[in-house]
Amino acid sequence: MQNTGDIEQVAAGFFQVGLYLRSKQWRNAEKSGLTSTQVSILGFLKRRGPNRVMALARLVGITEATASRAISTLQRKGLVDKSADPDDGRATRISLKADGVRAMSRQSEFPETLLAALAGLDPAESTVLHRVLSKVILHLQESGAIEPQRMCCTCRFFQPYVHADALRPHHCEFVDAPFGTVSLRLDCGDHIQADEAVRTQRWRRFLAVKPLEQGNS
Amino acid sequence: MQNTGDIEQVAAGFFQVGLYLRSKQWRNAEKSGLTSTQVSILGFLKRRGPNRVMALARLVGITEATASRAISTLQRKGLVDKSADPDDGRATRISLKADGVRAMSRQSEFPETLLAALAGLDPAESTVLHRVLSKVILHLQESGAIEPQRMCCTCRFFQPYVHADALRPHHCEFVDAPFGTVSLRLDCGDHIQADEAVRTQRWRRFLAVKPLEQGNS
DNA sequence: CAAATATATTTAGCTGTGCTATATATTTGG
DNA sequence: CCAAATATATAGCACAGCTAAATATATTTG
Repeated sequence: MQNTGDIEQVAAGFFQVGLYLRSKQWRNAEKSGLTSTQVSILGFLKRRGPNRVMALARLVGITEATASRAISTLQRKGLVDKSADPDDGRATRISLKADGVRAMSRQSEFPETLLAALAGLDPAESTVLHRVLSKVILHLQESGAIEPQRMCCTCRFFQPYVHADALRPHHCEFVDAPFGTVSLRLDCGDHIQADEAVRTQRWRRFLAVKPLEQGNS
Repeated sequence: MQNTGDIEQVAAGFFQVGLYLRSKQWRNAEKSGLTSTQVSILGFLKRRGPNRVMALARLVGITEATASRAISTLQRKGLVDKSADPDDGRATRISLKADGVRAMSRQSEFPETLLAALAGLDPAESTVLHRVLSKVILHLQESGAIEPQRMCCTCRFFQPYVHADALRPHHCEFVDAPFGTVSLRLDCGDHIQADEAVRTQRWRRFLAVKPLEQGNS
């Protein structure tokens, strides 16, 4: 294994990228007049459809009070709509308005420089990076540090390493097709959470394959 | 190469980790009322020693005005000291006070949950992650998106892949010792920037070795 | 069924970030 | 020596983030 200093270096690396994401998003905000929190909320609405205030707060990792106010600001800007939740009179249903959709398509949720940097990666590196991010996010998730994401790793349709094809070793039962590690979804619209036991078993199978044993994609 | 959707997934992964890093929860849990900006400033002071307001602002990626105020807050809390810069009467020298050092050593600059997640990585994965983070950060740096960091990749003492030992292929001329990819520094105290030409040439040599060809560490 | 409790959202009050614009020193250059 | 550049600080604005408390609706319980 590696020593603590090495791990700190890696954490520092994540932190660097994090610093960038924070500042860049604020800079993007000048164009659209949106803050990073607002962009995050719009992003989740775009990917997940209408949602309650509470759900959005948990996804973004802020309190409901803060989310409530940010959403009110978005409403004032005409980007989202509030409507009564049909299932619960206490709840509010937040949905994207046309202007909100337009605001989100005008600019990527992620800064272009980061996308460019990632696009320049070697496919084999992307594969490992995907595995690593999956592992890290799953760990954060299971520690309760972040809200569960709709990732392949926890999906009932996910069958890791069932194909001989090194390019597409995994199988998605939802679309009934094989796919590669670089295509692992971290937020998939078709995700359905698997039982704990199934999750654990599949995750073990996923981890059992050493990163360097799998083929490049 | 991979398609845009896959890259977005990876970006989303970074974003998830970024959301977590930015969220105040981990700070509240293990800390004494410091904001992430304040922790970042203290972290740079700890790793780089006394610094000017302007330098800190650039490192953290905020304006000097914001840095100035954050530093004043830290001073009020008794964690840093302001003194006149001997070389420049306009400048202020910010240094850590004993309480500041204590505050930074009491807990890691990075949340433990992230460190734990990273510690659980396979050594081969760590190696690739190190390469990837180096590449991404270098890209962000050269695009002017973030301030140049003191990383091995741009250091005059760095000699990539000069040893046969798969565990320690690189050489640091400063300490005159071989070291492995997972030990690549992203912020090294002994860093001295190399000339552009030298940097480019070494970086090419570094990239020429495919990630999967290098040994585990 | 009414009362107690739990849940979803909002509001108020606070600290602090982050910005721009401006003020105040202090170099530095012509 | 004086104008331009530089380093910092301050003021004013919008907003994030928190906790605590208010409000309205659901759910549970006696």
